[in-house]
Amino acid sequence: MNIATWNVNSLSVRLPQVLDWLAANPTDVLALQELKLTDDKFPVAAFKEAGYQAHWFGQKTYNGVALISRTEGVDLVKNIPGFEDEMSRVIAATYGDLRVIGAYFPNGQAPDSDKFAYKMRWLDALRDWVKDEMTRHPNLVLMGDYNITFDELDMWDPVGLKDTIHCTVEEREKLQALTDLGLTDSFRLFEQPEKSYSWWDYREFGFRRNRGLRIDHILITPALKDRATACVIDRAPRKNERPSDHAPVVLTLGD
DNA sequence: ATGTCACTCGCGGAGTGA
Repeated sequence: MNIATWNVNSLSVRLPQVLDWLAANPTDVLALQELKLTDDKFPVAAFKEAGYQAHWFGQKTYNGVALISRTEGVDLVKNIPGFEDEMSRVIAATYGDLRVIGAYFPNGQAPDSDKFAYKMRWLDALRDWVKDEMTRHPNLVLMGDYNITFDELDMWDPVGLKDTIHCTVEEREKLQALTDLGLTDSFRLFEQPEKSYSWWDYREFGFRRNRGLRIDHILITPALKDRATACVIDRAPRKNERPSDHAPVVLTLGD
């Protein structure tokens, strides 16, 4: 089965691309981030017509997340329980014995900003909740736009971008707190092309020059690690006429 | 190059966020 995550940077704009991509890449569960639309504007009919179910958690202008799936999910959770948040960033559901959490992590703006402090608090709350979820769900996927790189391999310019947003020690410590729960970065389980990134700035011909970051991740529990057979970043949609700045990341699981 | 894109408010284009 295929599990995927994609920050679409406005689902209204990118819906045709998402439907095209699903038609070409049959996917069991696709997590979307940055819907940038309210719940009443979610294109549920278009997904239904394409043979997909959906759960969504929208917000005006900013954020917004969804899970698109072949079968309907149960035990739906929106945002991090117990963590007060005005922003729609997390959606979780269970498909068979698979627990899926889709998340749009805070950007953080700059290391000395209020938004960075919020990012740190949010990451602490996420860790505590995911730890709890893992006690109930041995087969768990935590995927989305993390807005954090793991290391220099995930950066097009490790020297110039050292300690900048998405690449600070503080953010990486919080990311490690997630992997310390026993979660694995599925992308690095497999041999990957050099300079693999999942996001490229729209400016400065970032994609064409492959000046990107790998900030979209699929983390998995040990039971799923045993089933993982591939994880790839699909750069094809980034070559579309009006692309998202992110590319989808796809994990393949065997039985 | 402060370089692009998507959104809001509200009807032109500045302001915000990424």
